[in-house]
Amino acid sequence: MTKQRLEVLSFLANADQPKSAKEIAKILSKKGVDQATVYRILARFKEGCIINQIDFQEDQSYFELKDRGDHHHIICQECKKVEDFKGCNYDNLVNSISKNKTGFAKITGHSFELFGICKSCLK
Amino acid sequence: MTKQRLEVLSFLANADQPKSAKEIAKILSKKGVDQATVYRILARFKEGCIINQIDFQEDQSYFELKDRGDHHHIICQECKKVEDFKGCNYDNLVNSISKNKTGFAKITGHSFELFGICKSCLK
DNA sequence: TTTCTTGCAAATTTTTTGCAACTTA
DNA sequence: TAAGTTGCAAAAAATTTGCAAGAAA
Repeated sequence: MTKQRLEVLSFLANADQPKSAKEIAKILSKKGVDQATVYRILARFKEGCIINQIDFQEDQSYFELKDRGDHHHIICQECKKVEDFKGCNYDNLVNSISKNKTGFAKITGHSFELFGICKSCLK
Repeated sequence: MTKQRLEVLSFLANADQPKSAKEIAKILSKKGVDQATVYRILARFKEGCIINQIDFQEDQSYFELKDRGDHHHIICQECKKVEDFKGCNYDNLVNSISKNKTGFAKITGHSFELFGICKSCLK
């Protein structure tokens, strides 16, 4: 565990929403962490299942700490505001789907995001 | 409707799984379609809701025709094989979530993909 | 000390842009 | 013809790599 890794962890721990690699690199460069290092750390953390990659259909990936628990996101397509939501029991759904899939041995993960327009942007 | 757009539509219509921009550009370049044109067409089609963008947590986006109906994907994390699945009624879920979200005026779309290991890769 | 990680710089890869020429409706 | 699209080449953005120096266990 290095200083640079702790910086990435700390940044993500304090984030209230998923952060892009670019943004993490930009912020941490102020603390002397190189962008190549940030990309390498994110790749390792993802392999090690410490962080989740979140896709907002934007050609850019976002990351958040896995230990924030099972939840998903609603993102505003205008202003990109992100809200979390929980309490959906679709794990049952995943289970029933996984029982019916003959081609797959197991399901290890899933993504589930909603896209919409937030009230401020609706005007 | 131009020749180039028809090429993109035709390519996606014949695809059995979502295709990346890079792959579309690569294949269509053999027919003289420029990569810049492919990216522009994909952007327009996405705006116009003719295609869907699918994210496989890979730093690369995939696209498929919207008219293939409501379905989602299971992707094998080893060999990247993709299988479709349908018949999950989680639109109810989306509706109930959307009723409870005070910050959002409406939900316009969603993503839902499963990740797993296919039987061939399990060995 | 031994292994793994970092910074730096450069290279790749992916996506976007400007603009003149060309199509489409 | 008028509006919008394309190809080309170049630029910009995003990510990855090689390698010597440095930090961690």
